[in-house]
Amino acid sequence: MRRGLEFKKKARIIIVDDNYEHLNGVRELIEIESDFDVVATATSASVAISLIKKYRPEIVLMDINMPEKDGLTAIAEIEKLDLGVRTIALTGYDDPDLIFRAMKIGAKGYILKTMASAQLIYAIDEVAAGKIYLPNTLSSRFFEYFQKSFKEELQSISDEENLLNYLTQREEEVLDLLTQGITYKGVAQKLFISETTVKTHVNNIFQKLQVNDRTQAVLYALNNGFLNKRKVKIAI
Amino acid sequence: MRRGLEFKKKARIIIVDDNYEHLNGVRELIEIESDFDVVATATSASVAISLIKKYRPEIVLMDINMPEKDGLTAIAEIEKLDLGVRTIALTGYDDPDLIFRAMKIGAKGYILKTMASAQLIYAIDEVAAGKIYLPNTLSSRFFEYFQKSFKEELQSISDEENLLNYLTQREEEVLDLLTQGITYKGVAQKLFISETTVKTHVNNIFQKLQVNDRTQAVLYALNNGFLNKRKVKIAI
DNA sequence: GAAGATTTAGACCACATGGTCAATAACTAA
DNA sequence: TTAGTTATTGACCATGTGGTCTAAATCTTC
Repeated sequence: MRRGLEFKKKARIIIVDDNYEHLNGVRELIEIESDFDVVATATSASVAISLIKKYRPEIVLMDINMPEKDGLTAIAEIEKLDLGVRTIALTGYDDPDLIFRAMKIGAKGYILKTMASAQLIYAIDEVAAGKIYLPNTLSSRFFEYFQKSFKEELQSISDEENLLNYLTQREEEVLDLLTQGITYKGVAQKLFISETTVKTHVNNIFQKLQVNDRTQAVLYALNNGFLNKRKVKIAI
Repeated sequence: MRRGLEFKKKARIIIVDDNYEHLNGVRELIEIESDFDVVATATSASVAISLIKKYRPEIVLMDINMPEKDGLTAIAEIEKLDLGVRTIALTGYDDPDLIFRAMKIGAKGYILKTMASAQLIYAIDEVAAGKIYLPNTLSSRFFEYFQKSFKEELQSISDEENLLNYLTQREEEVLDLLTQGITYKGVAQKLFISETTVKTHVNNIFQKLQVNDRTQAVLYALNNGFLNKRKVKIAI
């Protein structure tokens, strides 16, 4: 255990949990089973934030399920401070949406309260060593959720129902400029054609996309992967 | 090993790799070290796809680094077929961008060629059992990349430089309706105020966002996290 | 209670936008 | 070669949009 940390100074930890009993349980566990240094504890997110500013710990163990200011928002705030503090989310639920949001806002680890104590120590070890750690079961859940959301996104885009596919090349060029907030006059200049021509194209675009004005056209384009079309093709 | 699969039928596998030697290496490995059934192999992505349609394997081992049609595009196509085929990416590089893109398009696992053979078998086991599997080292890389991209996205948004923050509540409501492509008249009806009032609000919005028309305003709103604001506040 | 911000509203004007009809040139594809 | 699609342009008109100025009612905040 504690691989590669033998010669480093002990990682300093702050524990945040509104459940006082559980807070002390975790504290004792860490003090007995590891040689990390619990420098402070808090039972609310707002107190935690000021303690973090004061003590500048390496690690924060943050309970996610708290009243008033919830743990996720707290993690987001801590990340925003940009103090290099690494936060591990601690919760009773393995809800993939929770896991996803936690990782999204910058949590460096996510541990269930029901997991073995060794797992917690190991997670802290890893995170203290600069890694991001998710237990296999949770990372599996995360990826399922991650892929599901992307799949839905792709499906909604690459449909044959996508009216954008009916646009001609020139119309796409015009729409592209519209999605940059350019006027008739501007488009005409950029494409070296008359303003009237642009209007014709724009009207045809409206017909094909079944909308009444540029704003709706731009929104349709954006919501149906107009920009992505190129990006996805090139980037995937 | 092979936990929980004792009574299921052997998973059928197709291996795809343009390197013939490596292909056979992997094949032998699987045939010797596991009891999976390698039903076919292919040295190109296009051949692989037709084989997959024919054999309907449970698992596909796909080399990512291939000429012509590359492995990632192939995985995307396989996913689009929606045959329930589960693909594991196989490559020499642990480039986080590659890992990210592979998982994004639906790969159920990602293994390095340099990894121990036991690791490969284990990965197939897990994926065959319906899980998504990434070795810890790779999942760590994935998450770093994942968080970095989100951090950049958030930073560009949550700036104090975000002109959206200067909008009053009412102006936000109006802008919200504009981002749905609604006209003056429509907004007036929705908010139970006169059209003139809407125009006043809209003009103020333009001033504050430093734009000249609704399209630009909508684009500014969308590019600077206007929709996210609520979602993030409420949903995170 | 006074100062300030916010929300409401009208009037007036210039111009951008959207709708429709017609017509030519060019480049496919049958 | 012919029919069809695409790209181009003009004219005309109704209306939506954006700019500016003024002003009252309401709500905060000190």
